Amino acid sequence: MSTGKRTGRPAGGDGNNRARILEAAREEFSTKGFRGTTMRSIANRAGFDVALLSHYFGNKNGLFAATMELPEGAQKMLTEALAGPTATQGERLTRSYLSLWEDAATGPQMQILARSALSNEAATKHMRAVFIGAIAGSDVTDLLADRWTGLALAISHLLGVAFARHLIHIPHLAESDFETLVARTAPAVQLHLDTADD
Amino acid sequence: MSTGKRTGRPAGGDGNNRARILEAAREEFSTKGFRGTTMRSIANRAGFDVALLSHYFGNKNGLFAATMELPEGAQKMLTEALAGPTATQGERLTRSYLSLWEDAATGPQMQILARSALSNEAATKHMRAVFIGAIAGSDVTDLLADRWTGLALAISHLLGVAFARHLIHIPHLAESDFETLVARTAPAVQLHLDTADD
DNA sequence: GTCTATAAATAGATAGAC
DNA sequence: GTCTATCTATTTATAGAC
Repeated sequence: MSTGKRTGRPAGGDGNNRARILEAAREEFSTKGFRGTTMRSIANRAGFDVALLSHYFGNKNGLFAATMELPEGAQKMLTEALAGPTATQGERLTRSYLSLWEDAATGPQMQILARSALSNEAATKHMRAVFIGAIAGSDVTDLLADRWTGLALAISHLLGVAFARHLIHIPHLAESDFETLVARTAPAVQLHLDTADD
Repeated sequence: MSTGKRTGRPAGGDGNNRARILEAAREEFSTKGFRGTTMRSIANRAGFDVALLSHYFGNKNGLFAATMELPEGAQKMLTEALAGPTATQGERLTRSYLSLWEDAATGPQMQILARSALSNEAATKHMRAVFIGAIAGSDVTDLLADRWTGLALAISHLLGVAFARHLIHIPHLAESDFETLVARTAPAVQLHLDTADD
């Protein structure tokens, strides 16, 4: 026996157990924050033993860092939104930013970032980077030379809307459909992007 | 002995030890969130023993609830800001809301609310209440009959700006002085308040 | 690769002395 | 009113069996 071909699910790591743990971790972190989630609750949700998490990610911090990583292109998406015609910058930035929160693939990470940025020093730094750094380091720098404050205000607005919709669940924002949300938010964002510093 | 008049600081609670504990608790909660702060760290900061906190506030939740309470008139201030002439509603709302964060007396509570609203169910409810309820229940209801979405967006914006300035410390917003911040933010807020639903 | 067992630290809460 | 001492529960992390 045991020389025959193996059947069913591979015994050992079939390669995506790691991914399953990550997914479970994201769900926990995104709803309860860093301190609020325990290794056990993650392991439980993923259907593995606690010890396995340490085995894969070293410790809680390592696992947390892994969950915070945004998919390739998420940041790029924001910078590209700014690259087009200035008249519709606001609408494009609004749409791309808010869709990061809407999308099932990136939404949890945004929530993790948001929730833990407020109770975890490392996450705060990371958020600041995603927030501004992604754009500051790009080739739209010229385009925004005298509009940094406006850009900061624009993104602050989008952050606030995302918080209100996805985290605090403010009545009129939580239920509205995505397109009307974009339509209502974009003009204010555009206004900020149109305003030069001092 | 011991019949003479007592001197120096009264042995027992001189009445404001409770207040000192509350203040220490606010500082801890406002920087580390609910789960992130320990009874011990609060006691330490206040210069008392841990056991005293339970003695005064029952348990951690009781202490937390006590720290969340906003001073009288804080909510009233927001509703009053909306009551005046519509043309300058945006500026008044912006100024009063952001000053809640700026003020040394109310700032910590706002930070507590914000930080813990994202990792504590009770705090989320409380924040939703402060956020909307305070206004919804007031006598400006008529004034805003068809502008609830706009109001929600306006406050979301202010929330985002406050987060960016006080919590995440985004460059151009964290350092700017209060008046310019108000001047730059208010137009977008006004825009939202001017927009009727559908 | 996965789990059992357990170490070691830290938390919230209480009883009781002064 | 305040502190000492301690209980109990929970958590992260690791060592090692299978």
